[in-house]
Amino acid sequence: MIDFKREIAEVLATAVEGLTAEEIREIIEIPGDAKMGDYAFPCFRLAKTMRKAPQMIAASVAEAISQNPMFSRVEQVNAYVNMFMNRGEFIGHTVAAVAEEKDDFGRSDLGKGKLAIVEFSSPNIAKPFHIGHIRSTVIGNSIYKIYDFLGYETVRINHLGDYGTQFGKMIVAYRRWGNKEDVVKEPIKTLLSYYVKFHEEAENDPTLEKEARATFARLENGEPEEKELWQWFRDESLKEFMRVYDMLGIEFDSYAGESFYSDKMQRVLDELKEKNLLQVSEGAQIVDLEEYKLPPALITKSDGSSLYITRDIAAAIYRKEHYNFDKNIYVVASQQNLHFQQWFKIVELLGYDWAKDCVHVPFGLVSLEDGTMSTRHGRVVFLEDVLKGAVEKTRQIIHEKSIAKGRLSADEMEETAKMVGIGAVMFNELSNAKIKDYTFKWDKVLNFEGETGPYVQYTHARAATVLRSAEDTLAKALADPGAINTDHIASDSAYELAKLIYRFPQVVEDAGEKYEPSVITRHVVDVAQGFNKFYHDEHILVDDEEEKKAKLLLTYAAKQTIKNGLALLGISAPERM
RNA sequence: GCGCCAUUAGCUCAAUUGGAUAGAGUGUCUGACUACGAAUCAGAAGGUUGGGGGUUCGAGCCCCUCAUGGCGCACCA
Repeated sequence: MIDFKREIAEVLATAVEGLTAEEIREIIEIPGDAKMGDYAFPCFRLAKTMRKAPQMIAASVAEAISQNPMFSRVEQVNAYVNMFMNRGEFIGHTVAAVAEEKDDFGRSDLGKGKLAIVEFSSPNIAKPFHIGHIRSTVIGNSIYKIYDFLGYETVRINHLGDYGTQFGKMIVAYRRWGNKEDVVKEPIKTLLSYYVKFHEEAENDPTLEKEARATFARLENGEPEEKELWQWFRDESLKEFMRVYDMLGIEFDSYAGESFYSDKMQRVLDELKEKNLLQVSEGAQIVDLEEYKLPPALITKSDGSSLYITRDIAAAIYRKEHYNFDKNIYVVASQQNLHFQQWFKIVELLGYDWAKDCVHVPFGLVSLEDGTMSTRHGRVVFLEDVLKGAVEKTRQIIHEKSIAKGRLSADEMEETAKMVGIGAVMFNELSNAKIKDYTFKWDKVLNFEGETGPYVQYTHARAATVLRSAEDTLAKALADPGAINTDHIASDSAYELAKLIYRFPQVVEDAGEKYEPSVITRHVVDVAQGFNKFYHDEHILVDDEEEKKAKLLLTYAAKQTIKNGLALLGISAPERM
């Protein structure tokens, strides 16, 4: 793709004193109101160096570049130089780029030769996969896809919560009150009930806690009986998690959870000692971080056992040595902000320069209308139920609309209902800046109108239908995309759409830089809105073959951009719905 | 008590990283299916950007301060 901003900057550089083209490029902006121009150059900061009023500078710059063939019109308004592009070249170039790159439109080689690890989802074994887990899972998945698209080699890690005293408790509870069939039938719910019962009983029987710690110690020492039970719990839980991941279309490259690092922590302790970072305080070992305005980090408990900060450090060292990452991304709730700050600092103090490559990507809290989620109190919404509910609602709508109108056969319904229903939930999750807290509401998730996943998918399906009904003409247009007559797609609504499509690769880059999938979500909505407006303003399947070719190519480009955007969110784009 | 984050239209959120008259969706009201899909589109109404100071040509965005809400701050993860 041509970088039009850069081209404009180079033209401006000939008319401006004291700034390089690169600096000018940074200053050029896109006016909020398209009536003011396609690009604008504010001249305020030139006033000092050029020692003239900014309006005067703008006027002379506008005058100097007005004859350049790149522009159809150049205006000076106050201190701004407003530039209107010659639409033909811009539209033709954009549409041709999409036609050539197709599924790769927006892809870049920014991360070529680099490796990015994305750790996300990471549920706790034997606990329910609830609506709160959707955030790390869906956001992390999208960040992985974005980095992949930016050319990075990627590794997806599900850092399962599969270790700790809780498993001692679980084993004790299972031995006292459990039975095998129940666990096999409904692993999570059954195991959770044991866990809850353990806590109830432990209130009256303090020996239980002691027994649990001893049992966990046996597990840590690799006693076969405990190991076998633990492995079994883990396998059964994972089976259930996999069902949700399959529904979401999410995969991982590694399920190395906390247990995987249990034998890699001693080394961290040794290194901390070696660097004189450990201090004893109230019987526990800590790293004092006061110098860095952070509270002390607790490394080992007073009974000598380890804590998860040590596991995280061990995991990071392992990942550096095993994968040699250039970026190590953790998609973990904002509650853990301090935890990450502390251990990133400790890794730095250990002398590892790759500490700077570790990134915590935080996100806000999900609560329910009746308060914070609480598994123990039954205040929990299972993710699987939400996904199933969304699919069910989609089935109803498909009956009303698509089947009744003959768009879809009954056979196609199930697959489409999944695409749209689950897409709706994921899209909703990825719509807002991830740092925002939100309250889960069924009617919000099940709203399919306005800025929603189904709206975008609908737009995609609608464009697909148009293209399908003129396949021959489209094939000709795609065979030689440079040959279309852009005059037919130079109207305001067509041009606005082309501008949105053109911007897509930059949007992907921004999303990657900010670790913020919602940037893409919003842009995809913009493209859909732009296409719908174009669709309503103009008739695409006209008789004139040349005009039809041009309009189909723009439709194709819009559809492809929506598809690529949705793909980066982990959402599929149906041809019909 | 200390630290981090949030606060923008009735509601849910944007705002190209300091730029022009702060924009969408939703809800309310109004209009458009005999041209390619009404899960759509067009229009109306809706704002002292939590309050107060400051920085400058210019602040929703930066600084100070206060308020409200959320999260965190030593043996859970």
